[in-house]
Amino acid sequence: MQKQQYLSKNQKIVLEHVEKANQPLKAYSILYNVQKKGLKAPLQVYRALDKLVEIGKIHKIESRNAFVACKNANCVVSNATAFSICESCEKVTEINNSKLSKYLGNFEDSSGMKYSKYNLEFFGLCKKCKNK
Amino acid sequence: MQKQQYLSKNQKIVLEHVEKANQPLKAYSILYNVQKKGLKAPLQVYRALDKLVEIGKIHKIESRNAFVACKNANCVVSNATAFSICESCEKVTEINNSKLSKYLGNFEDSSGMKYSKYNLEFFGLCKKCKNK
DNA sequence: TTGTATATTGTTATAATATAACGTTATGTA
DNA sequence: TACATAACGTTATATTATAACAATATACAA
Repeated sequence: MQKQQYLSKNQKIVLEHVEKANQPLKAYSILYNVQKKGLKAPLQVYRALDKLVEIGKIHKIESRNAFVACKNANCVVSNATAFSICESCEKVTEINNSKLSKYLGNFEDSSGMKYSKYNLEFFGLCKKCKNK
Repeated sequence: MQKQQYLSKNQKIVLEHVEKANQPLKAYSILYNVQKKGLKAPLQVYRALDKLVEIGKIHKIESRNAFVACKNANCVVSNATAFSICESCEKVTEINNSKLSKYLGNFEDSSGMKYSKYNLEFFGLCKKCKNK
């Protein structure tokens, strides 16, 4: 069987919902909102999310247990993710900085371990919240 | 009231247990193992962990929902953490690389956001697992 | 040393997040 | 067609984490 080319029904439903949001969504909030479309159980959402994360269409914000759609045109860097998170309003933005990704993509430490993947989360106050 | 100088009873118990482990521990595994010392409920463990994370004695491995003791002598960089995680044996190591921490500590992107904290998790295969 | 504020504790209940296990249906391709 | 893999649907349950409340301990200023 070929590597999957098209998204399945549930995967499409979940992805469309997450893409419409402009903030990270929790799995159970997704579930609640796609129930009208036929997804009734947590597992249906989690399975779709798992696959979408695997192929890079969606990223998980680990510190928040939440999911955002990838904003990078073609999601080529799904194994190399960086986010900025405002600790006040919880706004999350995917960082797309070629210098940073180059630096981290080539990073090696003394352990002899070669890294195939990374996830970086920056925290602080966004412009708006800083000026309050 | 002064900034806390000494750890409380529960905080000491939890920290000592986490420090003895050479791998990240789950909260409920900690709970199970400190029950003989009087901590009976999850909240007692979570509260101690929260405080210990706050003061930098313990770090949370977000992608694993697990906790490790800080290995940096004086835990000065508790708001700037980096870990390597082997996806096969789950061994986790805290990365202590001044170039990396300098680079990330000074990182600014175009959003105008200044970061006060970051957490970075690298994934790959450790030396041992790579040679299998 | 007494009052006051804050931190920590103990406890029960419950919320939120995620997966196991089972059988079925769909899809790609040899 | 037959086979393998992926996705689906469903029920139950595991795992992770917090709410809410009352009590006790600690630091320090008046």
